[in-house]
Amino acid sequence: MEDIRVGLVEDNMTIRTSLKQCVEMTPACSLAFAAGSVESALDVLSDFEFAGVDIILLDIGLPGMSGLEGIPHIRHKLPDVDIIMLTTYDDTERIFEALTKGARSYISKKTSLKVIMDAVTTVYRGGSYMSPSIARKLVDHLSGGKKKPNLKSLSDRQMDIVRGLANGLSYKMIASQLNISIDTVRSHIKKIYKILEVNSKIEVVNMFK
Amino acid sequence: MEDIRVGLVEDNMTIRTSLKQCVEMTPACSLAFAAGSVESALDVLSDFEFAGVDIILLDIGLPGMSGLEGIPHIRHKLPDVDIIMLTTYDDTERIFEALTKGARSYISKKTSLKVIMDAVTTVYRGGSYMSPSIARKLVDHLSGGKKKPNLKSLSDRQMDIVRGLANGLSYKMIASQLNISIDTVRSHIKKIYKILEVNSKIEVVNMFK
DNA sequence: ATGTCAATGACATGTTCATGTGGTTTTTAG
DNA sequence: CTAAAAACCACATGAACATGTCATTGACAT
Repeated sequence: MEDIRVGLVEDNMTIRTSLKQCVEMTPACSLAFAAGSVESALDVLSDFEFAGVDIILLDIGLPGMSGLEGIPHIRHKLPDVDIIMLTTYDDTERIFEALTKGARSYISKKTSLKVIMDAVTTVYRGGSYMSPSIARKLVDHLSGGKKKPNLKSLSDRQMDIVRGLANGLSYKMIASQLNISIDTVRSHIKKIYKILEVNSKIEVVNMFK
Repeated sequence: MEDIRVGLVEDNMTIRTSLKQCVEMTPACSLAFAAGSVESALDVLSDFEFAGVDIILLDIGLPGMSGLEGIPHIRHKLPDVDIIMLTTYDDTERIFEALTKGARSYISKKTSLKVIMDAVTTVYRGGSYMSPSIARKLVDHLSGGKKKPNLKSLSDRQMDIVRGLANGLSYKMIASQLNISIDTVRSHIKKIYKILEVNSKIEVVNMFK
């Protein structure tokens, strides 16, 4: 029988209590700790020999250090713990920040307790659960973020130049790489700048990265 | 009562038949079409006045044009259709390619028919469903892909400078933006170069983008 | 055939950058 | 309190870059 040790970091007592009860009522889970802030959670985790935590449900809106700020601290102390963000905020910025900082899942607080516990076991088994609306934001970001409209109007040769710039090469290096004169590189870049309406290498690179 | 019109593109007859039955047995759904390849699906979609499709379940391993290649074609004809990839492949490359090309969800074929149909309604309502293992790969990619080990050793002020560089600003512009002398900007950048072991603006920008 | 356009190249001028070697003043940590 | 770290500033030099104008070639379309 698996025993998933779950930690809670949530300042709202009402929610914390119901989560606590829910964890204790789930056969596969047991409560490792319940804290009201990242600071006190870190205390619990370091003070004495700790039994271990598999999953931490972490709120974002916490007094003191925010959940977002807390992620690296927790992961530093417990590199193997899986963090599930449990929050009312669903703006793309926060979602991405949490996930890039190492959270495994991001769940809306509106989600039913049952689904939250399902997410816990899912994450414990090496998966990840996303609320549909969160998942959609992720997906939209992927499909929307990859567009590079201006770039389409560059010729093949111009793209060669851009690739060189993107790799941090100097004009001279691009010239020798493409076996052309440095003045030709200049000519190309002048045209590229006009097409893309920019006036520095970095802006060009930014445009297609 | 909502009526979600579902299209199928799947060459394996066995799977296609069971999906077809499943769609027809779901009250909220009806079958818009069932094709064995992207090519024939596109035919169906363009030949005559078509009733409309809300969701397309799209296989990747198709004869002729692959599902991946098919995504842009389908979206070109039906910009508002939501595409759900339904596939046995779960490598990160394919997942990302599908999602960046505009697929809304990516589901393993091992998933039960019930969950697949749940995903259809979820997507129809503006969400996105990911198999836990797929979601995990996405998340891992985010947290793994965004690592910038060298950058951590930069001070706040140095980060201000880096942000300026990343936005394509010149030293002069950074200086006025931060209300410091251009020589101070130079000093900072010299240190940044040493810390990051690079020697051009572009390499710095590349490092944290 | 003729004109447009991409690719090539040269020359010139002023600007910005990379890099060095000095400093001073805050902040921060021991 | 003191030493180190971070932030601030100045001056100097050669390299790289941004930008302009002009010219040649070959491909492709009208």
